[in-house]
Amino acid sequence: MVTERPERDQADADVTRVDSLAREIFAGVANKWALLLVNVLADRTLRFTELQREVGGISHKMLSQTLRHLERDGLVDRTVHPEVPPRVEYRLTEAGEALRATVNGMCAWTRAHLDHIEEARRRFDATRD
Amino acid sequence: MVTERPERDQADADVTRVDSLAREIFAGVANKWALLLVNVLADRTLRFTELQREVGGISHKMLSQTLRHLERDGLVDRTVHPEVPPRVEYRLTEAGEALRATVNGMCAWTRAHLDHIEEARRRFDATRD
DNA sequence: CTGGATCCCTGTGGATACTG
DNA sequence: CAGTATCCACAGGGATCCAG
Repeated sequence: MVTERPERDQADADVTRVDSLAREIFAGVANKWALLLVNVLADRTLRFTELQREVGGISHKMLSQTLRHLERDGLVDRTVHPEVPPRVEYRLTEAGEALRATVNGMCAWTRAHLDHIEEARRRFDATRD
Repeated sequence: MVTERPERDQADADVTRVDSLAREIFAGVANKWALLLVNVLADRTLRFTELQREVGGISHKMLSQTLRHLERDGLVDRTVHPEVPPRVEYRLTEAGEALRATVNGMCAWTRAHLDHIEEARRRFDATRD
């Protein structure tokens, strides 16, 4: 784990900076559905309906919307098979897989701190009655 | 439990699963402002106003709201100095720093793929006259 | 300076129906 | 099956004012 303290490099600022392209892309990717989709697509190919089932709780609309966004940014490849009934398959691109690595980190983090967070919430809420 | 795909490790499913605590926490953390705040607090202590300046574009309300959320989940420590005028300092806890590591990954990813994404968007938009 | 409370508007996102 | 389109409710989030 990276605990050492580099003088804050310019790189961070680039992403944090308002109105920059980096900031816009970061914001676009830093949302629940996008991250869950990327996570669920871990090096496998899934169809529209399968995705909806895998990512529980996502609406039809949000799925198609988020997928188009990911596709536009080149994180997801969309392959249409000219059949009847139609079959469309989604899979992560190189860039998508790279992002998934860090998303995986967030999932691991969530799991690892579940108890800690639950406890923290209890303490916090206790001091507010 | 629940996953009809044994080959995918259970760990991922835990976070993806709807209605689970993990999912709720993941969703809470997977948002623009929370991640930007965690990122900007990289092992240093900042005050309310400083935070607002560092994270450009965040409103007063969202800052205080997100900070309270992070504090409740035990990701941020809030220290009030009994002075006049009041001084309140925020810094990441252990858990917060751990999360920041992965957020850092997302920032790095964003920077690394800026050109790739810009290009992908151009191509995508081109096919949508 | 810190931050709560309010007003208010826009965008997000759900449900449903309709095409290919 | 794979979407797109429409309607609509509600919450996210900005601006402002107030208080400790």
